[in-house]
Amino acid sequence: MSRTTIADVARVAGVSKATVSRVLAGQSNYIREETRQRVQKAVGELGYRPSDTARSLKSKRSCTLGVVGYGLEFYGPSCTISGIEQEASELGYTLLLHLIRQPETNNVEELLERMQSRYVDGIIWAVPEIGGNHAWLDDKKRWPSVPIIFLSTEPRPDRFVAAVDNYNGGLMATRHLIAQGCQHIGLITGPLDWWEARQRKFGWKDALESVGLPRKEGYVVEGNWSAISGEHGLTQLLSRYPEIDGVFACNDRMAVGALKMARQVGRRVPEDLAIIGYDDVQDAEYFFPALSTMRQDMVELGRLAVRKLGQVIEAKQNGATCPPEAVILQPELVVRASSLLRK
Amino acid sequence: MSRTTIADVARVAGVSKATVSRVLAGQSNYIREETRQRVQKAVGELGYRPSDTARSLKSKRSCTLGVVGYGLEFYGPSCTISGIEQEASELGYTLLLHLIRQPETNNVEELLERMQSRYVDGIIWAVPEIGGNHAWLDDKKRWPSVPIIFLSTEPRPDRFVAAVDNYNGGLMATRHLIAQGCQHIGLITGPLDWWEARQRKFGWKDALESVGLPRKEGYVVEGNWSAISGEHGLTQLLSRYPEIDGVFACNDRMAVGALKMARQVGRRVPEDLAIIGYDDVQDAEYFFPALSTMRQDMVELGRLAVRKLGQVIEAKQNGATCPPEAVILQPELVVRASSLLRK
DNA sequence: TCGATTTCTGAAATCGATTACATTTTATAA
DNA sequence: TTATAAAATGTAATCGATTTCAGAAATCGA
Repeated sequence: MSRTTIADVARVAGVSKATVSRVLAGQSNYIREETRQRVQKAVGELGYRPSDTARSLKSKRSCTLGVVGYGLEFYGPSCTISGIEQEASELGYTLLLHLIRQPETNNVEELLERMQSRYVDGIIWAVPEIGGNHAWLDDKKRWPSVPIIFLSTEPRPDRFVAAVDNYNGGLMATRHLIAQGCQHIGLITGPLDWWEARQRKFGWKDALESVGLPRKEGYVVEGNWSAISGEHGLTQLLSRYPEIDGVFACNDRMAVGALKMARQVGRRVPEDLAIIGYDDVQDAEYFFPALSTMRQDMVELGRLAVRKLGQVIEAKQNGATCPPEAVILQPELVVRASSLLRK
Repeated sequence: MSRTTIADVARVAGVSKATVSRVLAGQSNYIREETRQRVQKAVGELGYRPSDTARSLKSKRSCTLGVVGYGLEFYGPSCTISGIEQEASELGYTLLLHLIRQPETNNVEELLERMQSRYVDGIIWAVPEIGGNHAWLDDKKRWPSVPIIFLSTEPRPDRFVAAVDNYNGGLMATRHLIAQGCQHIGLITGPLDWWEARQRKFGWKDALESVGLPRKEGYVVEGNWSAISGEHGLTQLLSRYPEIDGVFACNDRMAVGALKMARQVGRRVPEDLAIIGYDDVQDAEYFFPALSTMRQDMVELGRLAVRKLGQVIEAKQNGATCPPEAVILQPELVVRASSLLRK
């Protein structure tokens, strides 16, 4: 039993396919009220629903957004995808989802082609910028003709980007520790081939410099975002510089690792050692002590990206152009016990 | 500049569209080697890629799976989607993703129709079974003609289902507490209109009954999966029955809330009170004390579902039928400090 | 060398919509 | 009552592939 088609409806309503199509298109496209009703009735009786596929083929639009994502097992990316879906849904788009396992994708072309061969109206590239994995962005020849927006990547003049201000996040986190009276503030960064990690590190650096606090070489340890790397990171920091009294861990997982290690080596948090993370993962306040952190609204980031992309798509359909733009979201300091005020 | 089409390739190669199509279809479809090469060459030069949309229209296949999901902000569902995508990708499918905000969706038809109008080859319904939100399953008239598999729902004779054995999970968690010497074991359940929550509760109940431990009415508190509800849950349990020395919280978030509350009211965990959660969320071992829990491999669940669905699709294409089946995955006990052995 | 196969290729129909263009019907003005 | 413009509908081409059917070319056995 195959789907009912527009031809079936036309037959039942006693009109041509064109008329059915016009009725369904809405708009006051020169349709007599009486005819409209006959068609509607037939549509209802047959439970007709147009084939989106056929429609896409003809119109070269699909009301679909292609999403290329990474790291869905983690909190941030999940929220981003969720936000993307929410906004897309509200705007009438469906998502074509592709997740990549290796952030250093080299089959970019293949991916873009696949989505375009499905006539997606736009693409959201939600893969963190790591090493040179976004280099293709600078090769104009490789730009797809479909609108595309990049998430969590370094803003580029000619591209649409939506990102959180990681630099400012690092700045704020570190300033908070400073305000709490920390004198020797260590840093556990994410992998430094991540753009976001570097930004947070810059923030930390500038915060220290601006108030003239010490910043020795060994104050920085590079983690890999995992909790265990946070543990190791803290161990290293403390072994090199026992005077360290504050640590900015560049994500909550590493912060939590540091928390555990601090407990293990008998440093009281926050009395001896203030710790702040980054992300504000779910239930961050239930770690012990409750984790201070930088909240970034990844759901909103996803929504923003889709909203922007929607504008670009619409503009394009009207033959207009949107000027490329970077939408930047500010993170927010969340103070909890792990960094709270010593005198 | 529009895409290059099969007609372009045909022209350049000096053959008919049919021939191009045959070459691209692979198989040894009666193509002379010389012709094949001419076509391949043209394909290469033009950078031709067939339109998946046109292809779907004609063939009524799309190499796409529709996914209806829920709760992507949470760990379990995220992993499930990730697993689905992994396996789908390996099997050559792309995903059409739709997330629902209200698990009591009433626009089931609309959703199914939308996916079918895109000729998805199969559908994965990954929405938890809550209240009567799966009642439509029992109405044969509403079954879509496309293969569909349900995740985390109660197995039904005529449907494909993939789920974790929550009953056994509850049983194992509780037995573990018993083995640790707990005599009065309370339960913080998830919302009892969730099928999964009820299953875990049954497991708890049967575990207690099978060894003749007490199971008073007030040993059960209903939470809502959130950490704060775990806090409240524990408060209630202890106020009613101070003798409680073990608690099975039906997810990690509530367990973590209980952990915090226990600390707050001065009950030592695990010495005075053993606590076990459910899910094994990321970094569960970094709570304090490290959280014992039931691990369920949601990634694998997603993969399993896709694998099964793939079989069903293939069978259908060959005119065969797969017998409906429930794929059940076993959870695994993960013992950490929060429930460890007192003598 | 010729007819019978087998291999190879092309023409045209098809999938299910949209839309440009043509045509008919209705309304309006002269 | 016409001529004419506007409204309503239909015809047929189109989107970009696949596939049936039929015809052409190559192969083969006698």
